[in-house]
Amino acid sequence: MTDHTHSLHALKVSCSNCSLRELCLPLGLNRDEMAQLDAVIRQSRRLKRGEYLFRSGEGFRSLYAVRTGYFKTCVSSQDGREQVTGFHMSGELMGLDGISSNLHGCDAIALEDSEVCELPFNRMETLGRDIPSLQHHFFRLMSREIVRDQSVMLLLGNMKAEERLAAFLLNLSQRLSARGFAANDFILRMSREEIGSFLGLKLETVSRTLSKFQQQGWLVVDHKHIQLVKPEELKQLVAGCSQAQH
Amino acid sequence: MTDHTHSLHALKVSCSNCSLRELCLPLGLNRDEMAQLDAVIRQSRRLKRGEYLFRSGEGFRSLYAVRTGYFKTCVSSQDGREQVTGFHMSGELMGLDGISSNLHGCDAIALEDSEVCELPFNRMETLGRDIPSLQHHFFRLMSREIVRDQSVMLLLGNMKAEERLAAFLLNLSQRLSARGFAANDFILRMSREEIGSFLGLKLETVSRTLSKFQQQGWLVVDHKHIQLVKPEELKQLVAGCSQAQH
DNA sequence: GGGCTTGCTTGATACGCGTCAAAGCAGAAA
DNA sequence: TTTCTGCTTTGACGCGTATCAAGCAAGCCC
Repeated sequence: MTDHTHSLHALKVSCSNCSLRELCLPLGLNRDEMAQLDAVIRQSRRLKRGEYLFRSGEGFRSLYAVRTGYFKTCVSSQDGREQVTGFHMSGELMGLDGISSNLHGCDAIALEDSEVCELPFNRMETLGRDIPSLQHHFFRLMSREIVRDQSVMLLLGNMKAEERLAAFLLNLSQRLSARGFAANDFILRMSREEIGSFLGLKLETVSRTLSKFQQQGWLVVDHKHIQLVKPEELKQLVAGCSQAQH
Repeated sequence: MTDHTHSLHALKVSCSNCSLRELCLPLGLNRDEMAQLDAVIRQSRRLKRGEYLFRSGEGFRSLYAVRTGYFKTCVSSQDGREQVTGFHMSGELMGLDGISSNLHGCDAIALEDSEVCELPFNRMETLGRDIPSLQHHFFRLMSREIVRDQSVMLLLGNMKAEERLAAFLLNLSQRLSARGFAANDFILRMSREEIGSFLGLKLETVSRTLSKFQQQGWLVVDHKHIQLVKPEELKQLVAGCSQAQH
């Protein structure tokens, strides 16, 4: 491994499990383009658990891609209610909401010791003009975020507590398995309160619903350790209320 | 007026109130760039009330900008629950969620006789490489959509029925007044059920809450005609739960 | 170890909104 | 005009989740 630990190129090679695969692999860049990209990516930044990557209202300069670790993003109302807008694991991008106003629109907080790549947006934008596939990739990433937000709206607007939690667990399971981790045996990185905030529920409801799932034998809860015993049952629960496929 | 009624350029000149102002004005394009843009914009399309502009699952080719009229976009679950994800008036863009998968991710339906401009995405993307301010503008538009979605999440996740409806009415009021219409006297283009779907409420709750506001003398409801009598009271209601400004 | 903090679980109760039902009203069609 | 149809309003009631409160387990510092 070279000293280019901060480059996407190096990441692609060095870090097959926890890397920016989704961010860099589908591009199909040639060697020269890859070098250009490398030149723009800033050294990665490490954060301790609980540390803010950025705060709502701060000046926006860069997007951040999670290399390792786990983040939440959230918006706060004036009277202090907090809405978690997403949980982000390796390969996922944060900060897209800052482009519109040149100010970050949410807080990003590490849920465990983490590492991110900084992508200075201006330079990525410029680079996009020279590398069409890069430009297209950024449009796709932003669009994917919009699609994700729409499905969260469906969840918050239409689903009951059990459906929300089942959808949440299955989504987590699917993302973890896409990264090479076990799909049915994982550790929750966030508290019950943070799950509740994301799902529009109170922490007690999250706790009760997990207990209910456990009583039915669908999963085993041991604090933050979750084992999905009958994921099919959870899938059936969300089947009706999840977004229709066409 | 020329026969270029389909061009953004023409719109800019011809249609100061109901146009794509937000879409085209901030660009600061020169005459040549404007001509390039004109060449890409397709003839505008007219839709009758209730007609679909596109459907979830259809192939994605173009974005659509509302010239006149009014649209809703919505996603549906397999068992038929419908979540309205937004209402769109003149100058606003629809279809951004289709970029990620090359399939439209929601339905777009005209709520009254309407007219849209079709923007073929591939050609806009190509043009963006030659006109940096255009590229940047598209990034900003997509980011703005993400910011909007986040505030909807805050609404659906944290607010009570009264707060949701007040926030909805004030948002509508603000957007109308930005387009030169009266801020405190307007016609709702959508049904109670559609408002409810957007706000995560049932139509009866929407109706009851409107009645409650009327009883308190904050507004006058006459079917679809709304007059805000004391908008300050509504503002105070949402002040605490709206997103904090930094 | 003892005492503290923090996060989680569980129960009892309250309340907001959903559900069901009936009736009113306006616009479209005949 | 009359009838029909879709949308809205309003009331009564019930369910689901929030709220309040108590107790428990794990981790941490003294």
